[in-house]
Amino acid sequence: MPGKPTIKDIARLVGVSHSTVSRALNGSPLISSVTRERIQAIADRMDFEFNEGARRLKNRKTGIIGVLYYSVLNDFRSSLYTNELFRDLRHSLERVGLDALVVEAYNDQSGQSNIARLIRQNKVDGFVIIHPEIRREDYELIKVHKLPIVHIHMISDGISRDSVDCFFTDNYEGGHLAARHLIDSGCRKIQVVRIDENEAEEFRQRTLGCLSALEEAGFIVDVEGFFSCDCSYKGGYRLVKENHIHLREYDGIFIPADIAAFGFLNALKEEGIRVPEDLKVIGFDDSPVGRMTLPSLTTIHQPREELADKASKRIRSLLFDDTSDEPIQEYVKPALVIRESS
Amino acid sequence: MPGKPTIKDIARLVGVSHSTVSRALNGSPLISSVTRERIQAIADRMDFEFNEGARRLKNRKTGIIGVLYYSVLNDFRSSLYTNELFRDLRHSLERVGLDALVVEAYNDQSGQSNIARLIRQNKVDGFVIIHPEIRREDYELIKVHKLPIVHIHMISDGISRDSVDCFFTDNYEGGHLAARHLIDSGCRKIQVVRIDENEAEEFRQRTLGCLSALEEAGFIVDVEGFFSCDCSYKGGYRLVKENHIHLREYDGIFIPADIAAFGFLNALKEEGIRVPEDLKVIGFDDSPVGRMTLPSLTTIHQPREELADKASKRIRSLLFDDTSDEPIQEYVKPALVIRESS
DNA sequence: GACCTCCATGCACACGTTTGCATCCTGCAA
DNA sequence: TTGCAGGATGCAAACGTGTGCATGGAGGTC
Repeated sequence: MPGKPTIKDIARLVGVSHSTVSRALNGSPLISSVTRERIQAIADRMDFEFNEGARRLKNRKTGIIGVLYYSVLNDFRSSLYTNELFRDLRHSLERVGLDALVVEAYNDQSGQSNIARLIRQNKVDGFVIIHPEIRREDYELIKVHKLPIVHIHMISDGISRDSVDCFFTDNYEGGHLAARHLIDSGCRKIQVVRIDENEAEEFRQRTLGCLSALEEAGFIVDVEGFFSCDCSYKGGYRLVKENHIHLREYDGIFIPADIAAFGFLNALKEEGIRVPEDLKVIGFDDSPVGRMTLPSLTTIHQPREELADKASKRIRSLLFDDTSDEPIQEYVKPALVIRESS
Repeated sequence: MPGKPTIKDIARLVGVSHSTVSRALNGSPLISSVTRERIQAIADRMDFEFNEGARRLKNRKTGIIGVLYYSVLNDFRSSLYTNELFRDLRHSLERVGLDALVVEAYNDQSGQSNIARLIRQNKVDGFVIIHPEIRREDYELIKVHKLPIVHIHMISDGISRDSVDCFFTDNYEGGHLAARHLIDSGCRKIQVVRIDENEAEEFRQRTLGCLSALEEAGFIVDVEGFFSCDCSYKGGYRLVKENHIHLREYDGIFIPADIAAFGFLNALKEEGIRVPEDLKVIGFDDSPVGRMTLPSLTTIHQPREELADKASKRIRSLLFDDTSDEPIQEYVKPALVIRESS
């Protein structure tokens, strides 16, 4: 009565041994369906939950997932969105009984990767990789130790997508949505900004999706004339400062990263270009700060919660179920969020 | 050899029983100091760490601390700073082997507080309270179940500070610093904004500290003439829109909450009031977005890491050490951060 | 020397779970 | 009838730690 119910309590009530309860609740095929259902019913009624401590002890697991994630906020580069993504990931992991541990994939002072240390000390059961700056040797090390890996958001060059578990935003579709929205809002001269972040595939997909929508609508696209900037607040800011005369020729612009769009908006204000009257602006990511800018930012929502959810469930499954090890790849659909800037 | 070392491994090496190792490493007074040191030396050499799973199992603890925290970002009210604080708290808790669980202190649909549920289901070992919207009955419930509580950042009305464990920023000192800085920067007509957030004590202290510095410097302070706004982006924004003529009389202003200062800065830009040339602005909190505004915001840094650290260590100690239960109150010093707005 | 005290240490069990192995039962073939 | 197969379930040990109780030894007193 005092404290949480255990499998033994359930066993007593059902009239079976606690082994049977354990197997039933873990989906073992050894248990007959009628017994399983009786057990499940009682467990539900009592709000039964496994004692994670005991489970981890017995399974020799820590319940901790290392998350490789570029968390440095100092320069406000691309970290705005990944911060949010990490938050959602953390919540999803919690929901499946796991904890997240931030991993800085860099050498510490000793010159040794702390990924090696984490593995050596059995600190983590597996990894979720958000940002791609992981060194080849660390990656191999994880593989050698047979720890599961799930990728979200980006993927390192040189790793074949088909051979790993990964969940991504459909960036192409997102770019397409963005262009469609500008067209539907009446824009006739649309500009696309190219993000020069190591030629990252995700940004390229956004631009390509955008172009396809423009072409479908019969727009003539001057690919050579594209602006470009890096994925940062200052990148967007400078873009305006260096091109503001040229910018007045356009009535709509797609900036495939919110963080750059923020700098862009602020610079426009300083130049006296009105948004959305003179120029409609749409970003990409749906960073929460987008609600706070003036005007607030129309953008493409990345399905963070969904990505986080899928990744969490997948890694849980890789850890506990001995299913076939066929890797899974999945693209998740983004969504348009209309605010004041368009 | 394979896997992490356990207390039994250490026991074998030292030539004692694992009980002795357990006691030694937990600081039990039963162990002689010479034995303790031998054990400690070996433990250090092997990078020994306790198996948290086993520990939690044995101690009937979950290792999870419920954090009451107003996490809703929708309206961007005061949540900007508390979000950062929570992040730091999470990291500190991790460092002492604990996990944080966000607790929304509101009734869920059933009308029942989920604090009651968490306690009933033994989901948490204790609470850290960041924001003060906790209902009397929930508070009593925690007390009745003898779960430890540590307060940071704010405290509910009707709870006596002396009777609880709490760690706060020295808000008075912070306000003092802010005013000193404006004076030292050459301001001669300084305005102070009062934040009307339920007359919260923390804001009042900031204002008071500011006033004392002004008076010390021989300024004549027109308390009646103070502006006031609520603790939100829009609050600061409106403040300008409704008082911009009046504002031109001043050359320095202290806005005791960054979030309001952000709205304030944006509105100033629209009104053509230059910062810092016409008006120097200083905020309070050191929210990270302050680096991103134009101009970036001079502010008072709240010692979040330190508050988080102290709170984490304290709750750990309340959980595991059976020290005397004298509650601890501590005020931590803030620091001035100079950026472009002053 | 016998007795007692006090301090340091060991023994053994418990925490809740998983799992290899043993056991039991039912049904079917010989 | 016996034997056997196979499915369902129970038994018991193990994971690493904490702790009440027993034990052993050193030192002191009479």
